[in-house]
This record gives sequence, C-alpha cells and structure tokens, in this order.
Amino acid sequence: MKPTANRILVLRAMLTAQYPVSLPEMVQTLSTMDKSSIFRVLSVFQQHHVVHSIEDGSGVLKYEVCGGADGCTLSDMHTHFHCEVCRRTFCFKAIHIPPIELPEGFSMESVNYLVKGVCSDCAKKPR
Amino acid sequence: MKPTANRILVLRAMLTAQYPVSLPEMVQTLSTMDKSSIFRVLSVFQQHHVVHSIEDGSGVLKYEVCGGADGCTLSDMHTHFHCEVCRRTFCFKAIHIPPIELPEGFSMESVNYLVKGVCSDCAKKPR
DNA sequence: AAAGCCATGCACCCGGGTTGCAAAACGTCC
DNA sequence: GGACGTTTTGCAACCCGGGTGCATGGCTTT
Repeated sequence: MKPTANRILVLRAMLTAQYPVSLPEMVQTLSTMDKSSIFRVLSVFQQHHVVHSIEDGSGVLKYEVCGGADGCTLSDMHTHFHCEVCRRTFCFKAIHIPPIELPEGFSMESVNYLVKGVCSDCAKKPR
Repeated sequence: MKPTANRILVLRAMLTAQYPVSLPEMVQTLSTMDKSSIFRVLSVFQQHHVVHSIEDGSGVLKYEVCGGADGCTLSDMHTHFHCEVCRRTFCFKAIHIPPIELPEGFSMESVNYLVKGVCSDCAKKPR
C-alpha cells in the first residue's frame, strides 16, 4: 500500500479526531478531496485493517483507526455510545466488549456493542 | 392505537418471519401496501414499543417484534448475528446481552450487540 | 348530514454509499 | 529523457433506503 498524499491526509484527519468520523464529515473536513476518493481510501484502509467501520445508530457509517500495531483484533474492539440528543458518538476505549458464546458452527468476524442514550454533557444541560 | 387492516397485515408479517425483517423486504411481501404506509405503521409500532429496530451491519434497518407483553425492556434485548455470506440476520434469543457499566452521567436507552461473521449453514456449504 | 380526524397512496425529495470512466500522477524500463 | 503500464484521482452519475407533503377517502363523532 503506497503512502499517497491523499491517504496521509485521510489518516491524519482520523487520528486527530477523538471520536469516530463519518464519510460526510470527512468530505466537510478534507475539502480538497473528492467524496469518492475519500471513500476509496477508506476502503483500502479497511482491507488492510488500518481502520474499521462501526455503526452507531445514527444511520451513517463511522470510521475509526484500529488500535494495535498489527491491526485490530477482536479483543481490541471496544464499546460505543451514541447520544440521541447531541448525536455524537463516544468511544469507551476502556470498556471492552464482553464476549458471548456463539452457537455451534458460527464463526465471528467482528463485534459491535452499541449503547444509545443520553451522554453526560446533554444530561447536565437540559434544553 | 387502532387495529387497522394494514397494521394487522404488518404485524402478522413480522410475527410469521423468524428473523428481523427490513422495510424493503416488507414492501416485497406486502405488495398491496405502499412503502410509506408500511414505514408509518412501523413508526407507530415503535412509538408504542410493539416493535424495535436493530442495525445488523447490512446497512438497512431491521425490525423485530418486542418480546414481553409489556413492551421490550433492556433485559429482554438479545444478541444478533449477521452472516456476511448469505446476508441473513439471526436472533440469538437465548443469548442475552452482557451488561456493561457506563461512565458517570451516561444513561442508557437501548443496546445493540451485533456479531458479524459466517453462519453455520454457509460454513457447511462452501461455494 | 356535516365536520373532523386519521390512515392511506402517490409522488417526490434527500442523502449516504457506490461505480464507470477518463484524465492525471507515478514508477519503471530502455 | 521518453514511452509505457499501473495506480490513483476527480467528476458525474446512479442506486437505494429512508422520509415527507399533499390530497383523497374512510370512519367516527356530534
């Protein structure tokens, strides 16, 4: 995988963001790049396990840089929280996903643990 | 909430399906109803906690009839499995979602525990 | 019977995701 | 350095799921 200028841009944008970002958000941020280019960069990143996508109930996919140096393993996956008021997504990096036992014959590729509710900020400031 | 003919149709279709169904699927099945009608029926059902929606990584929302007679509580939520080969969604009704401890100030409204991978059927029949 | 309300169907819009295609950038070999 | 093949990029367009505005029609209430 070659370190293209665009790829570096995307990766840097994702690293600086402290929460998972969506494609539309990146289109906003990286105004020099085209939507499809960002999309393709993200696809390549996913294939090479540099980033992974999560779904947070907002309806749009969010992307996140994988944790470990050797890509992201299952144990590295953490829980996510989607605030239904401010629509932000939080990574609870400290809270790992509790494992479950799959039925016979089923093999796991990835896990998503998503909590929806009200975040602490929005709980404090009632509108 | 009135038991309209259409609402009965939708509810019956959901009860007979043994896995969560998507809106497009219901449009296919209930050919007499319009997409927007089904959509609105599902919205009403969700407001009255008759059904709830889950996201299974396929990109489209799936709907499922709530379990308990008094609507679906958090403890009633179960895990879901999305097969990346046949694109079916399984309800592991027996496997409840293991709880996590949220940080201070965060309140939970709903939980989604989604596993992606290969189901037992697709594991048997290699293509 | 008249008025009001709600459900329905139709058309349409919106926005995220995705692809086809042609131009541009890059790397390589002579 | 020039020609060539490969990869990446930008543009345009498409697909599809979700959602809405509006007018009709049926049912209820007075």
